[in-house]
Amino acid sequence: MGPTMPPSKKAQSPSSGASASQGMSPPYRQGDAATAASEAEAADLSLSLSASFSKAEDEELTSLSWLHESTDLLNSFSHSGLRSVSPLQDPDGQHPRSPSSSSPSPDDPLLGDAHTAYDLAAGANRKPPYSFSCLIFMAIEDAPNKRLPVKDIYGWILEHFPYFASAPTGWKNSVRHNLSLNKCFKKVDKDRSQSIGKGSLWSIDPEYRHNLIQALKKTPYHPYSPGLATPSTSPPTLPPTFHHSPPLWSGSPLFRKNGGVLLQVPRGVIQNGARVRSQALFPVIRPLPVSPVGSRTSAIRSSLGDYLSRGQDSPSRYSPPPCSEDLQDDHTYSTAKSPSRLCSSQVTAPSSPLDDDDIIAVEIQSDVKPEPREIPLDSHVTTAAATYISQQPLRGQRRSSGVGTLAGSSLPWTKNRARGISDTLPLKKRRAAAVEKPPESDDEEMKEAAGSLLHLAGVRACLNNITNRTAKGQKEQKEALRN
DNA sequence: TTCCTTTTAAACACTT
DNA sequence: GAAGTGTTTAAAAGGA
Repeated sequence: MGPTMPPSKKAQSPSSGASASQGMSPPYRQGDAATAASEAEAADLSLSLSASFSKAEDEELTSLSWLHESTDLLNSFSHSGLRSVSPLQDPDGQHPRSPSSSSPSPDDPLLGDAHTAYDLAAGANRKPPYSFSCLIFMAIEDAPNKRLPVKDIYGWILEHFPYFASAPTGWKNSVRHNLSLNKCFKKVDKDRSQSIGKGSLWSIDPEYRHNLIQALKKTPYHPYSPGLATPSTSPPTLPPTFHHSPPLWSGSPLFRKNGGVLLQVPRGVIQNGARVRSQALFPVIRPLPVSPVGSRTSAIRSSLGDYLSRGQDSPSRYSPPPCSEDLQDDHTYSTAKSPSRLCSSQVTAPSSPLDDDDIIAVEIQSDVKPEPREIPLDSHVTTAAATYISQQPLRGQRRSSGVGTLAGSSLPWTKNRARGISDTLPLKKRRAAAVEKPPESDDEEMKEAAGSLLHLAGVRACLNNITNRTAKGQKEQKEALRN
C-alpha cells in the first residue's frame, strides 16, 4: 500500500553512501587550498560559536540567546569569506538532493564564493539540513506570536528554503504529519484564538521546546567537526582534519551514527549524556539552528527578549528533559515514550552497550524530575531501555500492522498518549479532551509570564480563554447580584 | 538479518 | 462541492 520512493530519493538521501560512516575521511573534501590565515579565522569564529553554545548550555538553554549570538557570529563567519561546503554537497561539489541546483562549486571550497549563512544552512535548491521538526520549530519560533497556521509554516519554509518551492508537494504532507504526530507541536484551539480561516494555529509545546532547541543545536551547520571529541579540558584547537570532515547535519550518516549528535565521541556520552557540557563535546563548532534571515532573527531576539530574560530567572520554566535532548526526541514515533518508564529504564538499564555510562548516570540523575513526565529518549537509550520496555505489558499499538515489531517500544507513545488522554476514548474525543484540558503546568507559566504578552499569545491562548471565561462568569455573577 | 527511526505517500475525515 | 487542514496507516530507506 505504501508508496514507492521516487528513484531520486535514494540518491538524494544525505545518508547514502558509506563515506560518512568512515569518520574523518569523508568525500566532502574542502579547504585543500585554505590558507593558514583563513583557518585561524575560522578557528576563531568556530571557537566563538562554541563559546556561545557553551554559554547557552550553561544557561540551561532556557532561552534562544545562544541562537542569537550564534547568528551574529555566523554572519561574521560568512562575511569573513570563509565558508564550508554545503552539507548536501557531494565530494564533487554537486548537490545530490538537487541535481538541478545552480549553486556553483567553488574552486576553493573554503575560501570560495561568499556563501552567506543562509547558503550554508539552506542554499536555494538544496534540501535543508534540518528535519521537518526543526523546520517547523524554526518557523514557529520565527513568528511574532510563536504560533503559526500550517499555511504560514509552509510559507516560512518556502521563504527560507527555496528547495521546497520546486520539491514535490509531499513535503507539505510531511509538515502536517509532523505537526500531528510530533508531540513538540501543539495545536492552539482555534475557537480560542483569532480566526485564521482553515486550520488551527500551531505552537511549540513549552514542555518540549527544550528538546527542539537541542535538536536544532545538534543540527550541524557546517562540517567542521573532528575536534568535537576533544575533552573539555583541552584547549580548543583546530583539528588536523579541520577541512576534511564530513558534512554533519541531521541526515548525515555520521550524525545519525552518533545517535543524532555530531561527532565521533564515545557513544554513550553523546547519546545519553545530553547534559554533558557542550565544551566537552563540541569544542570547535556547534550546530547553528539559525534562521537564515537576519531580520527574522532580530525579530526573534527582540520578541523573545523580555520573555527570555525572565525565563532565565526561573530556570524551572523550561527545565531540560531529564533523559534526552536528542533530535530524535522530538518525533513521536520514537520519542513519545513513557516518562516514568524511560527514566527508570535509562537510570536502571544495567548493561547498556554504551561506554560512558558513568557520565550518563550522573547527568541523568541530576536532571531527572520526580514527577512522571513524558521524556523523549535518544534512540540508543531506547535500545538500552528496550529490554526493560519489552518486559512491560503493551499499552497500545498504534501501528498494529506492518511494523508490528515496533509496537512494544516505540509506537505506543503517541502524541495523544503523551498528553495523558485516555487510550480508551475514541480518537476524536481524545483530541477534543486534549484541547479542552488546560495543562496544569500552564497555570504556573501563565503567572510567570504575566508580563509577557508575546509569550502569552504564543503559548497560553487556550488557558487564557478558560481563565477569561471563568473571570467573565464571575463578573457576570457579581453584576447579576448587584442588579 | 533484525530492529528501529525517519520520511514519504496516501487515504480519509473534518473544516471553511 | 472544492480546497485546505489534520490524522492515521503503511511502506521505503537507511542506520545500528
